[in-house]
Amino acid sequence: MSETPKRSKNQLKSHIRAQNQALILSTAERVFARQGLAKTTTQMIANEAGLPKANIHYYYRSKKDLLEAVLESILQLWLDSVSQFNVETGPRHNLTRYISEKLDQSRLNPNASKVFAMALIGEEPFVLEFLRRYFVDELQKEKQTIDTWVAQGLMKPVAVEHLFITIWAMTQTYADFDAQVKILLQKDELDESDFDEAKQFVTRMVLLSCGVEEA
Amino acid sequence: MSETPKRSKNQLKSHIRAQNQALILSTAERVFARQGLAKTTTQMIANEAGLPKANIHYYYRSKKDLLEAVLESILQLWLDSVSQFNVETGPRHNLTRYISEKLDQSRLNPNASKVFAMALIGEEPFVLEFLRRYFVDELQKEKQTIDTWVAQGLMKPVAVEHLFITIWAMTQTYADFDAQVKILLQKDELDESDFDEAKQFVTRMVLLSCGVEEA
DNA sequence: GAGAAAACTGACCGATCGATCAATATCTAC
DNA sequence: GTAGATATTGATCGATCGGTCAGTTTTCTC
Repeated sequence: MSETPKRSKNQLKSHIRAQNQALILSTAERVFARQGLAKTTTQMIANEAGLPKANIHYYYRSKKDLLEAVLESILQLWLDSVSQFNVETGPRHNLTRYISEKLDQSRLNPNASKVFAMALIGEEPFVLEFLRRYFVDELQKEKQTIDTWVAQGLMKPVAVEHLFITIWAMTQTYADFDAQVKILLQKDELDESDFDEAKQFVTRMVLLSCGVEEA
Repeated sequence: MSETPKRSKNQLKSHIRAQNQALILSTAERVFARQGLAKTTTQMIANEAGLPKANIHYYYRSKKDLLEAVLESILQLWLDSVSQFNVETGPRHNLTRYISEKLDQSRLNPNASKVFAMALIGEEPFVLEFLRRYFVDELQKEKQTIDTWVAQGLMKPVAVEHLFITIWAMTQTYADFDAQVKILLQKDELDESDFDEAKQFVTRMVLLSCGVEEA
């Protein structure tokens, strides 16, 4: 976040600030995901973080500021994950890895996915702006990579936008709508084996549609 | 709703009640979808329906009652749509029809999909109970139908639960997250041709994964 | 350890919203 | 037409919530 000037011990310029901001941010992400954006009160976040409400407002002026801070940390994480497509290792490896990684994210951090989903459905300007600013260009890079693979005969031509839209839909549905998935699979909780089945299923679907043979 | 006793003209027992409830219900669905559940105030619904707020509460005791009424009408519509699988016309026709129908629903009534999505993410007990009560059994019927097709050699065996989870995810993403889709497709509005491309893409994916040749 | 900066917090405020209610009006059955 | 049922609505209440602020405590700097 900030440069680290010469300093005794291991304290940043304002270690208290950094520490409390991090605590509030992670707590807020959890509560936002559980309660929804509008239903979440600053009091809930304060209680769960073990701080007085006024202290929350000391670090984040408004509830909207706090929400945007949470969203930014989520979106940055996701952007990093998309940008790891590597043209040299070919479509099978990259698509398999990406789907696996997205489903791991859904399993390990469903809250983040839900916060993003709710903000997107609600068309929060902050999220739309972030997508416009960063994801559109990123998708162009993946499009070029896939074009290269097609030219090399490694896969069939596909509608890249729809490919990513459907991959995101399929992988995130296991986080966003996990309540529905649990009901349909008749399970109280989804375990790693459920996500492994989902990985297999989604990966097979995607590879087939790209004309890539499975391993 | 109620039985129709012998009556002059074409009026039900309480035509005023039925009329106003219908007006409030359709207005509420629209506003809930636009504003989100918690952000929607009864005043907004009242304004948009052209009624005083107290009149809304005369027909629906609480905001929660109204939300549940809206959700029930949405879920009933969807349940009807799932239950049209017909074993006699084979997998290709049925899967193609179902995906087309789901994407038509996403295009023509994105609001309904969004209301459901938000309620599901928020794990509204009413929605979960409805899914448990009706959709689980319905899915069993589709499972049997598909088993029959597999036995007839019309398609490969698939994980039916994951098949429907992913079909729902892919088709509803074009309604729920249309804002994201618009940004990635660089369009101000999604038109029928965008949905036709989505239909083609999703249908091809699903049919390939089921081992069904395309038409 | 003194002075300044940063952090903390209880108490409070204004606005909003769901819900109620008493009144009045309208409709229906006979 | 009249009595009872049904429908309508302005006014208002109580609760909740985001946000503020003044006063205090803690931490940092020299």
